[in-house]
Amino acid sequence: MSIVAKKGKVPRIEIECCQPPACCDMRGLLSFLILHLLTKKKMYGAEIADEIALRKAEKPNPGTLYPTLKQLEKKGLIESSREGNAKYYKITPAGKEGILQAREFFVQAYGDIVLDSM
Amino acid sequence: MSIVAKKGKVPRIEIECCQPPACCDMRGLLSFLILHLLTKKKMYGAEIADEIALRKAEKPNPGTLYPTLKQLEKKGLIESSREGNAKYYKITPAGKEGILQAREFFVQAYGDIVLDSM
DNA sequence: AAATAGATATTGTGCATCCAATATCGTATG
DNA sequence: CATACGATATTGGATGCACAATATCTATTT
Repeated sequence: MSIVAKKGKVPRIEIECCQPPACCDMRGLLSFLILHLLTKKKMYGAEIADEIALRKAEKPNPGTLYPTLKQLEKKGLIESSREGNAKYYKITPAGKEGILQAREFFVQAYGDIVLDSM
Repeated sequence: MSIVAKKGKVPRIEIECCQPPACCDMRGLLSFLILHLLTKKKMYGAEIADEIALRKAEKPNPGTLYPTLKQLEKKGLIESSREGNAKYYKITPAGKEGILQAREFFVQAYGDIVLDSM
């Protein structure tokens, strides 16, 4: 754990998180995770990338992230609005509906793995 | 919930499980899930497919499943042995080591989603 | 021996996700 | 105005996971 203080930014505590395993590929579920994050609060792209890095130890590549956001918006699950430099993304009612079903499916498929590890 | 009785087979209770959501793609983590299943008991291919169907409502296609099993074996994470018609897969010590790390990573990335939904 | 059934396995195609590298856009600073 | 910086965005290429369709292999049944 370390404290990172960039000039003109709020100092931030960085917590080491465990790295992706060597044994098996852990890709997938990016749009699911983004939708889940946006149920908490509206966020802009780079903020979403940081949040994902906290969980998966690595930021998604811009070439991965932005097309995914565009696609979610096209489906009407999120909507965006410019605020200065940043483009904020916010979950829509359809998105909330969707993530409820997706979470249920996710728990059915993987829930026991989480419970086993605690 | 329904009871399915095939001729010459033990009657089996089929529990309806929720379908894949429309909102976002839920692919991925197949080798992770297989490795997790094999920590419980040794299984043959078709058995693994059934177990996955219980969780994800759909059997993985043979063209998905068997190459994945072959790859896991090539990496030394599982090993196989013929028993009559069936080919049983069993997790190796390296596989057990790997799945421990993978589970930890998985919980870090997605654990809160499961806990939020309960 | 032939037919059937269950299990294993391959081929070819499509898509989401991942990367590295690069470009652009908006805002603040010198 | 020029520079720098943070954020947004695209391009091109690789890989894993998904499908449909088909083939093979083993054991059982007729």
